[in-house]
Amino acid sequence: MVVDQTSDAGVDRIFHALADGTRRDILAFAVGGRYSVSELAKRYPMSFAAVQKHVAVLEGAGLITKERRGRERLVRTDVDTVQKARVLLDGIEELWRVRVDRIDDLLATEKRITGGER
Amino acid sequence: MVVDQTSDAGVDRIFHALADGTRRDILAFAVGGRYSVSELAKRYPMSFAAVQKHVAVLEGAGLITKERRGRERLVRTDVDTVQKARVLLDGIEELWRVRVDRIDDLLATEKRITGGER
DNA sequence: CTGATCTACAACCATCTGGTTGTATGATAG
DNA sequence: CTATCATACAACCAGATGGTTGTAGATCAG
Repeated sequence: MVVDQTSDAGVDRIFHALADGTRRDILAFAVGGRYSVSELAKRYPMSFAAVQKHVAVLEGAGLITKERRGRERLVRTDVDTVQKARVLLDGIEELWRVRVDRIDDLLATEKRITGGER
Repeated sequence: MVVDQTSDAGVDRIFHALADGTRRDILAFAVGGRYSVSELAKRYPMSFAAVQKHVAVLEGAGLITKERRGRERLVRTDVDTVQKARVLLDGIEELWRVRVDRIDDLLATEKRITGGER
């Protein structure tokens, strides 16, 4: 499946996929290697089909890729997409730092105009 | 409202709140200062009540805080919670780096055992 | 070939989501 | 006091979500 992660809808899909504990666990687990859907399903107290759906959501968001090996589908975390989400959050934090710097500048300017304290 | 962002449910709430373009926009906008809900609502093509709900979701996730000023409620982004989400994604990327390093080690060991190429 | 395993997918269901409108309350302006 | 503004919240609705069971196709083991 080809996935667009750059559009707004793509970002929606990424964060929505991350908004579930089971999916975050699959993501963190499958970053350590390749696992079949069955192997993943054994780790959770729900049906195979439910895990399969979670995997589909992760794949739809581009957070994992599937590779065929015989009758199995090996799941692997796509760290690039995780990074994409992380960078978006970095951007917000950066906006905040810029704002704080700007406030510091204003305060400094104010000080100069009023003569400062020395 | 007091919010738990550390539990699994708390993390769910954070990422779910981030999985909507309007909410991400509010978050990025309100990192630049304090804005009343009405001021925020003017920026989006939907009812005041709809924006109010988005703000409530962000507040429930701990991504914003509200401060009372007269009849207004001033919304401000809580960068600490944004950072918390970012750190979680950092963790996954870190797992990946650890794994890659381990593979490199294995390959290096393999080389030594088989004699390597020099 | 036959049976077992892995995956895919449809149908169903309760609950949640994201929007709407309408009503109520509190604070400000005149 | 009255009217207006900012907010809160309930009720409602269509569609999505997260689980279930059941069925069917592909591949592997013997």
